Amino acid sequence: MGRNSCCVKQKLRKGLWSPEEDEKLYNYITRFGVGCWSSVPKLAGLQRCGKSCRLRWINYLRPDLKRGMFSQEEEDMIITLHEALGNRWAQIAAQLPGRTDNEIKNFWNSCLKKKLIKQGIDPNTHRPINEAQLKDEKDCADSASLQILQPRGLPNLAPSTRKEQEPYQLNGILCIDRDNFTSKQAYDPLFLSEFQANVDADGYQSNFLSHCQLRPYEQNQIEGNPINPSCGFNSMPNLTSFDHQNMIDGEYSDNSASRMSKYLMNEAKESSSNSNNNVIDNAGTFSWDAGNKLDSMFQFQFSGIQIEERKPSPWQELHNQSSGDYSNYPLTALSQELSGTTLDVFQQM
DNA sequence: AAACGGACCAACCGCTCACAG
DNA sequence: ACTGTGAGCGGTTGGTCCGTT
Repeated sequence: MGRNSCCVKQKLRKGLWSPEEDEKLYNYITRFGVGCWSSVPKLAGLQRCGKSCRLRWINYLRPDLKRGMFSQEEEDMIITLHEALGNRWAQIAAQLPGRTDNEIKNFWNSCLKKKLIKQGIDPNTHRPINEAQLKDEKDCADSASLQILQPRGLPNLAPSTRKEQEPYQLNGILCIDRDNFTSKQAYDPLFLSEFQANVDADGYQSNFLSHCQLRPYEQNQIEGNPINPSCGFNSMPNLTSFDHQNMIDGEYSDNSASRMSKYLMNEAKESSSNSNNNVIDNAGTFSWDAGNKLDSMFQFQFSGIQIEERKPSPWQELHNQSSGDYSNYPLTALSQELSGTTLDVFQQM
Protein backbone atom coordinates (compact mmCIF):
# COMPACT_ATOMS: atom_id res chain seq x y z
CA MET A 1 0.00 0.00 0.00
CA GLY A 2 1.43 3.30 -1.01
CA ARG A 3 1.03 6.42 0.99
CA ASN A 4 -1.91 8.59 0.13
CA SER A 5 -1.11 12.09 -0.94
CA CYS A 6 -2.09 15.01 1.23
CA CYS A 7 -4.89 15.82 -1.18
CA VAL A 8 -6.39 12.36 -0.85
CA LYS A 9 -6.10 12.41 2.91
CA GLN A 10 -7.82 15.74 3.20
CA LYS A 11 -10.28 15.06 0.39
CA LEU A 12 -9.02 18.10 -1.45
CA ARG A 13 -9.53 19.02 -5.06
CA LYS A 14 -7.04 17.70 -7.56
CA GLY A 15 -6.44 18.12 -11.24
CA LEU A 16 -6.59 21.17 -13.38
CA TRP A 17 -7.30 24.53 -11.87
CA SER A 18 -10.47 26.41 -12.67
CA PRO A 19 -10.37 30.14 -13.42
CA GLU A 20 -12.17 30.76 -10.14
CA GLU A 21 -9.49 28.95 -8.22
CA ASP A 22 -6.79 30.84 -10.06
CA GLU A 23 -8.53 34.06 -9.25
CA LYS A 24 -8.76 33.24 -5.58
CA LEU A 25 -5.16 32.20 -5.34
CA TYR A 26 -3.88 35.10 -7.36
CA ASN A 27 -5.85 37.66 -5.42
CA TYR A 28 -4.74 36.17 -2.15
CA ILE A 29 -1.06 36.04 -2.98
CA THR A 30 -0.91 39.47 -4.54
CA ARG A 31 -2.69 40.92 -1.56
CA PHE A 32 -1.04 39.10 1.30
CA GLY A 33 2.03 37.48 -0.14
CA VAL A 34 3.11 33.96 0.61
CA GLY A 35 3.38 33.36 4.29
CA CYS A 36 2.99 29.67 4.80
CA TRP A 37 1.89 27.67 1.81
CA SER A 38 0.06 25.16 3.94
CA SER A 39 -2.22 27.89 5.23
CA VAL A 40 -2.72 29.58 1.86
CA PRO A 41 -5.57 27.33 0.64
CA LYS A 42 -7.53 27.80 3.81
CA LEU A 43 -7.04 31.55 3.87
CA ALA A 44 -7.67 31.90 0.17
CA GLY A 45 -10.76 29.75 0.33
CA LEU A 46 -9.44 26.93 -1.81
CA GLN A 47 -10.05 23.21 -1.58
CA ARG A 48 -6.45 22.49 -2.51
CA CYS A 49 -3.37 21.49 -0.64
CA GLY A 50 -0.70 24.09 -0.08
CA LYS A 51 1.66 22.22 -2.28
CA SER A 52 -0.72 22.42 -5.18
CA CYS A 53 -1.23 26.15 -4.58
CA ARG A 54 2.49 26.75 -4.49
CA LEU A 55 2.99 24.92 -7.75
CA ARG A 56 0.17 26.73 -9.43
CA TRP A 57 1.55 30.07 -8.38
CA ILE A 58 5.11 29.30 -9.36
CA ASN A 59 4.37 27.64 -12.65
CA TYR A 60 1.42 29.63 -13.84
CA LEU A 61 0.16 32.62 -11.93
CA ARG A 62 3.31 34.56 -11.12
CA PRO A 63 3.09 37.85 -12.97
CA ASP A 64 6.73 37.84 -13.95
CA LEU A 65 6.48 34.64 -15.96
CA LYS A 66 7.79 34.83 -19.45
CA ARG A 67 5.54 32.95 -21.81
CA GLY A 68 5.82 31.65 -25.28
CA MET A 69 8.59 29.90 -27.06
CA PHE A 70 12.11 29.69 -25.80
CA SER A 71 14.48 31.99 -27.61
CA GLN A 72 17.64 30.69 -29.22
CA GLU A 73 19.62 32.33 -26.43
CA GLU A 74 17.55 30.60 -23.80
CA GLU A 75 17.89 27.32 -25.62
CA ASP A 76 21.67 27.66 -25.76
CA MET A 77 21.77 28.66 -22.16
CA ILE A 78 19.73 25.65 -21.07
CA ILE A 79 22.02 23.30 -22.95
CA THR A 80 25.10 24.93 -21.48
CA LEU A 81 23.70 24.93 -17.98
CA HIS A 82 22.51 21.36 -18.29
CA GLU A 83 25.99 20.36 -19.28
CA ALA A 84 27.28 21.99 -16.14
CA LEU A 85 24.50 21.18 -13.71
CA GLY A 86 22.75 18.10 -14.98
CA ASN A 87 19.05 17.73 -14.24
CA ARG A 88 19.02 20.47 -11.66
CA TRP A 89 16.10 22.21 -13.22
CA ALA A 90 15.51 24.64 -10.42
CA GLN A 91 19.07 25.90 -10.67
CA ILE A 92 18.87 26.12 -14.42
CA ALA A 93 15.60 28.00 -14.09
CA ALA A 94 17.28 30.39 -11.68
CA GLN A 95 19.46 31.56 -14.55
CA LEU A 96 16.50 32.10 -16.84
CA PRO A 97 14.22 34.70 -15.32
CA GLY A 98 10.60 34.19 -16.13
CA ARG A 99 11.01 30.51 -16.81
CA THR A 100 10.03 27.79 -14.41
CA ASP A 101 11.86 24.60 -13.64
CA ASN A 102 8.87 22.66 -14.84
CA GLU A 103 8.79 24.53 -18.11
CA ILE A 104 12.48 23.99 -18.70
CA LYS A 105 12.25 20.36 -17.74
CA ASN A 106 9.40 19.80 -20.16
CA PHE A 107 11.21 21.70 -22.88
CA TRP A 108 14.31 19.64 -22.31
CA ASN A 109 12.50 16.34 -22.37
CA SER A 110 10.32 17.14 -25.33
CA CYS A 111 12.61 19.18 -27.56
CA LEU A 112 16.20 19.74 -26.59
CA LYS A 113 16.98 16.13 -25.81
CA LYS A 114 15.85 15.07 -29.25
CA LYS A 115 17.58 17.99 -30.88
CA LEU A 116 20.88 16.99 -29.33
CA ILE A 117 20.44 13.36 -30.25
CA LYS A 118 19.72 14.45 -33.80
CA GLN A 119 22.98 16.35 -33.74
CA GLY A 120 24.74 13.23 -32.56
CA ILE A 121 25.23 14.50 -29.05
CA ASP A 122 24.39 12.44 -26.02
CA PRO A 123 22.01 14.63 -23.98
CA ASN A 124 23.23 13.11 -20.74
CA THR A 125 26.93 13.63 -21.24
CA HIS A 126 26.82 16.37 -23.88
CA ARG A 127 29.49 14.49 -25.76
CA PRO A 128 29.32 13.01 -29.23
CA ILE A 129 27.26 9.84 -28.94
CA ASN A 130 30.04 7.45 -29.98
CA GLU A 131 32.42 8.97 -27.53
CA ALA A 132 29.80 8.84 -24.83
CA GLN A 133 29.18 5.16 -25.51
CA LEU A 134 32.86 4.42 -25.33
CA LYS A 135 33.11 6.36 -22.11
CA ASP A 136 30.16 4.48 -20.62
CA GLU A 137 31.80 1.19 -21.41
CA LYS A 138 35.02 2.42 -19.92
CA ASP A 139 33.24 3.63 -16.81
CA CYS A 140 31.58 0.27 -16.34
CA ALA A 141 34.89 -1.48 -16.64
CA ASP A 142 36.50 1.03 -14.38
CA SER A 143 33.86 0.88 -11.70
CA ALA A 144 36.45 0.66 -8.97
CA SER A 145 37.41 4.28 -9.38
CA LEU A 146 34.49 6.36 -8.23
CA GLN A 147 34.48 9.50 -10.24
CA ILE A 148 32.01 12.28 -10.06
CA LEU A 149 30.57 13.38 -13.33
CA GLN A 150 32.04 16.72 -14.06
CA PRO A 151 31.47 19.29 -16.70
CA ARG A 152 34.05 19.54 -19.43
CA GLY A 153 36.86 21.84 -18.63
CA LEU A 154 36.79 21.18 -14.94
CA PRO A 155 39.89 19.72 -13.41
CA ASN A 156 39.13 16.14 -12.52
CA LEU A 157 39.60 16.33 -8.83
CA ALA A 158 38.02 14.33 -6.11
CA PRO A 159 35.43 16.32 -4.16
CA SER A 160 37.57 16.38 -1.09
CA THR A 161 40.34 18.13 -2.97
CA ARG A 162 38.06 20.70 -4.48
CA LYS A 163 37.10 22.55 -1.39
CA GLU A 164 37.37 25.99 -2.84
CA GLN A 165 36.45 25.62 -6.44
CA GLU A 166 36.65 28.77 -8.48
CA PRO A 167 33.82 29.61 -10.80
CA TYR A 168 34.67 28.75 -14.37
CA GLN A 169 33.65 29.84 -17.79
CA LEU A 170 31.65 27.56 -19.99
CA ASN A 171 30.79 28.82 -23.44
CA GLY A 172 31.01 32.31 -22.14
CA ILE A 173 28.76 31.70 -19.15
CA LEU A 174 30.11 31.93 -15.67
CA CYS A 175 29.55 28.60 -14.00
CA ILE A 176 30.12 27.29 -10.56
CA ASP A 177 31.15 23.80 -9.71
CA ARG A 178 28.12 21.57 -9.23
CA ASP A 179 28.84 20.95 -5.60
CA ASN A 180 29.19 24.61 -4.89
CA PHE A 181 26.22 25.42 -6.99
CA THR A 182 24.02 23.10 -5.05
CA SER A 183 24.68 24.90 -1.85
CA LYS A 184 24.53 28.40 -3.24
CA GLN A 185 21.41 29.73 -4.78
CA ALA A 186 22.40 32.25 -7.41
CA TYR A 187 19.34 34.23 -6.59
CA ASP A 188 15.74 33.63 -5.77
CA PRO A 189 14.15 33.22 -9.16
CA LEU A 190 10.74 33.92 -7.82
CA PHE A 191 11.83 36.75 -5.57
CA LEU A 192 9.06 35.67 -3.30
CA SER A 193 11.01 36.82 -0.32
CA GLU A 194 11.16 40.29 -1.81
CA PHE A 195 7.60 39.90 -2.89
CA GLN A 196 6.60 39.25 0.68
CA ALA A 197 8.85 41.93 1.99
CA ASN A 198 7.04 44.44 -0.10
CA VAL A 199 3.62 43.54 1.07
CA ASP A 200 2.47 45.22 4.19
CA ALA A 201 -0.81 45.47 5.95
CA ASP A 202 -2.10 47.85 3.34
CA GLY A 203 -1.46 45.37 0.61
CA TYR A 204 0.92 45.21 -2.21
CA GLN A 205 3.65 47.77 -2.58
CA SER A 206 4.95 49.13 -5.76
CA ASN A 207 8.66 48.84 -5.19
CA PHE A 208 8.43 45.15 -5.86
CA LEU A 209 8.42 46.08 -9.49
CA SER A 210 11.64 47.94 -9.36
CA HIS A 211 13.21 44.94 -7.70
CA CYS A 212 12.03 42.77 -10.52
CA GLN A 213 13.70 44.95 -13.04
CA LEU A 214 17.06 44.97 -11.39
CA ARG A 215 17.71 41.26 -11.79
CA PRO A 216 21.14 40.54 -13.16
CA TYR A 217 19.87 38.84 -16.27
CA GLU A 218 17.34 41.53 -16.98
CA GLN A 219 19.93 44.16 -16.48
CA ASN A 220 21.78 42.67 -19.37
CA GLN A 221 18.63 42.70 -21.36
CA ILE A 222 18.00 46.30 -20.47
CA GLU A 223 21.36 47.36 -21.75
CA GLY A 224 20.50 46.33 -25.25
CA ASN A 225 16.80 46.67 -24.96
CA PRO A 226 15.69 49.42 -22.67
CA ILE A 227 12.67 48.74 -20.60
CA ASN A 228 10.44 51.50 -19.53
CA PRO A 229 10.46 51.19 -15.78
CA SER A 230 7.09 52.73 -15.47
CA CYS A 231 5.11 50.11 -17.29
CA GLY A 232 5.75 46.99 -15.26
CA PHE A 233 2.71 44.74 -15.13
CA ASN A 234 0.22 47.44 -15.83
CA SER A 235 -0.74 45.77 -18.99
CA MET A 236 -1.54 42.48 -17.44
CA PRO A 237 -5.14 41.42 -17.81
CA ASN A 238 -7.30 42.01 -14.85
CA LEU A 239 -7.71 38.76 -13.07
CA THR A 240 -11.02 39.62 -11.61
CA SER A 241 -12.66 40.19 -14.91
CA PHE A 242 -14.44 36.97 -15.54
CA ASP A 243 -17.49 36.13 -17.42
CA HIS A 244 -18.05 32.67 -16.16
CA GLN A 245 -21.08 32.26 -18.35
CA ASN A 246 -18.70 31.75 -21.17
CA MET A 247 -16.85 29.08 -19.36
CA ILE A 248 -17.79 25.50 -18.89
CA ASP A 249 -19.62 25.21 -15.63
CA GLY A 250 -18.79 22.86 -12.85
CA GLU A 251 -15.85 20.56 -13.25
CA TYR A 252 -12.93 21.99 -15.11
CA SER A 253 -11.44 18.66 -15.84
CA ASP A 254 -11.39 19.60 -19.47
CA ASN A 255 -9.97 23.02 -18.95
CA SER A 256 -6.75 22.78 -20.87
CA ALA A 257 -4.87 25.93 -21.64
CA SER A 258 -4.80 25.08 -25.30
CA ARG A 259 -8.51 24.75 -25.43
CA MET A 260 -8.84 28.02 -23.65
CA SER A 261 -6.58 29.74 -26.10
CA LYS A 262 -8.63 28.37 -28.94
CA TYR A 263 -11.69 29.74 -27.32
CA LEU A 264 -9.96 33.07 -26.95
CA MET A 265 -8.77 33.04 -30.50
CA ASN A 266 -12.32 32.70 -31.67
CA GLU A 267 -13.35 35.52 -29.39
CA ALA A 268 -10.55 37.69 -30.67
CA LYS A 269 -11.20 36.89 -34.29
CA GLU A 270 -14.87 37.64 -33.95
CA SER A 271 -14.05 40.83 -32.18
CA SER A 272 -11.62 42.07 -34.74
CA SER A 273 -13.95 41.27 -37.57
CA ASN A 274 -16.70 43.30 -35.98
CA SER A 275 -14.72 46.29 -34.96
CA ASN A 276 -11.19 47.13 -34.08
CA ASN A 277 -12.26 48.29 -30.69
CA ASN A 278 -14.32 45.30 -29.86
CA VAL A 279 -11.35 43.53 -28.43
CA ILE A 280 -11.81 45.81 -25.54
CA ASP A 281 -15.54 45.39 -25.52
CA ASN A 282 -15.17 41.70 -25.21
CA ALA A 283 -12.48 41.98 -22.64
CA GLY A 284 -14.88 40.85 -20.01
CA THR A 285 -14.81 37.41 -21.48
CA PHE A 286 -11.14 37.02 -20.82
CA SER A 287 -10.37 34.75 -17.98
CA TRP A 288 -7.12 34.67 -16.16
CA ASP A 289 -6.39 31.48 -17.94
CA ALA A 290 -6.95 33.41 -21.07
CA GLY A 291 -4.52 36.06 -20.09
CA ASN A 292 -1.88 33.46 -19.78
CA LYS A 293 -2.26 32.60 -23.38
CA LEU A 294 -2.52 36.09 -24.68
CA ASP A 295 0.96 35.98 -26.11
CA SER A 296 -0.02 33.67 -28.89
CA MET A 297 -3.19 35.57 -29.45
CA PHE A 298 -1.38 38.83 -29.85
CA GLN A 299 0.97 37.27 -32.29
CA PHE A 300 -2.02 36.91 -34.51
CA GLN A 301 -3.49 40.20 -33.64
CA PHE A 302 -0.45 42.23 -34.35
CA SER A 303 1.23 40.54 -37.21
CA GLY A 304 -1.47 38.43 -38.68
CA ILE A 305 0.81 35.42 -38.76
CA GLN A 306 1.94 32.93 -36.18
CA ILE A 307 5.44 33.93 -35.36
CA GLU A 308 7.89 31.11 -35.26
CA GLU A 309 11.05 33.13 -35.44
CA ARG A 310 12.31 35.12 -32.49
CA LYS A 311 10.35 38.25 -32.05
CA PRO A 312 9.77 40.32 -28.98
CA SER A 313 6.70 39.24 -27.09
CA PRO A 314 3.77 41.63 -26.90
CA TRP A 315 4.87 42.36 -23.37
CA GLN A 316 8.30 43.27 -24.61
CA GLU A 317 6.85 45.31 -27.38
CA LEU A 318 4.91 47.18 -24.83
CA HIS A 319 7.99 47.69 -22.72
CA ASN A 320 9.87 48.95 -25.70
CA GLN A 321 7.47 51.75 -26.32
CA SER A 322 9.19 54.77 -24.98
CA SER A 323 6.20 57.06 -24.86
CA GLY A 324 3.94 56.67 -21.90
CA ASP A 325 0.78 56.44 -23.96
CA TYR A 326 -0.36 52.86 -24.22
CA SER A 327 -3.99 53.62 -24.64
CA ASN A 328 -4.11 52.01 -28.05
CA TYR A 329 -2.70 48.81 -26.75
CA PRO A 330 -5.56 46.40 -26.25
CA LEU A 331 -4.38 44.97 -22.98
CA THR A 332 -3.66 48.27 -21.43
CA ALA A 333 -7.02 49.43 -22.47
CA LEU A 334 -8.42 46.24 -21.12
CA SER A 335 -6.88 46.92 -17.79
CA GLN A 336 -8.23 50.41 -17.78
CA GLU A 337 -11.61 49.28 -18.89
CA LEU A 338 -11.91 46.84 -16.08
CA SER A 339 -10.26 48.78 -13.37
CA GLY A 340 -13.48 49.32 -11.53
CA THR A 341 -13.98 45.70 -10.62
CA THR A 342 -13.35 44.10 -7.27
CA LEU A 343 -9.66 43.81 -6.51
CA ASP A 344 -7.25 45.12 -9.03
CA VAL A 345 -3.77 44.46 -7.82
CA PHE A 346 -2.29 46.17 -10.79
CA GLN A 347 -3.79 49.42 -9.73
CA GLN A 348 -1.90 49.21 -6.52
CA MET A 349 1.39 48.71 -8.26
C1' DA B 1 -14.37 10.64 -40.83
C1' DA B 2 -12.26 7.71 -37.65
C1' DA B 3 -8.42 5.62 -35.41
C1' DC B 4 -4.00 5.83 -33.89
C1' DG B 5 0.24 7.40 -31.92
C1' DG B 6 3.55 10.83 -30.76
C1' DA B 7 4.22 15.41 -28.73
C1' DC B 8 3.35 18.48 -25.36
C1' DC B 9 2.36 20.26 -20.87
C1' DA B 10 0.07 20.86 -16.34
C1' DA B 11 -0.10 18.70 -12.24
C1' DC B 12 0.91 15.08 -8.98
C1' DC B 13 3.92 12.14 -6.14
C1' DG B 14 7.44 11.05 -3.23
C1' DC B 15 11.71 12.18 -1.70
C1' DT B 16 15.20 15.28 0.53
C1' DC B 17 16.47 19.23 3.02
C1' DA B 18 16.09 22.88 6.40
C1' DC B 19 14.58 24.44 10.51
C1' DA B 20 12.14 24.93 14.82
C1' DG B 21 10.93 22.92 19.12
C1' DA C 1 20.39 14.32 19.06
C1' DC C 2 15.83 13.55 17.79
C1' DT C 3 11.34 14.51 15.79
C1' DG C 4 7.81 16.88 13.24
C1' DT C 5 6.59 20.01 9.74
C1' DG C 6 6.82 22.71 5.68
C1' DA C 7 9.20 23.95 1.43
C1' DG C 8 11.42 22.71 -2.60
C1' DC C 9 12.96 19.61 -6.14
C1' DG C 10 13.02 16.17 -9.82
C1' DG C 11 10.72 12.27 -11.86
C1' DT C 12 6.53 10.68 -13.54
C1' DT C 13 1.80 10.54 -15.00
C1' DG C 14 -2.35 11.57 -17.38
C1' DG C 15 -5.03 14.42 -20.39
C1' DT C 16 -5.28 16.94 -24.61
C1' DC C 17 -3.78 18.28 -29.06
C1' DC C 18 -2.43 17.40 -33.58
C1' DG C 19 -0.52 15.19 -37.50
C1' DT C 20 -0.63 10.91 -40.04
C1' DT C 21 -2.65 6.84 -41.85
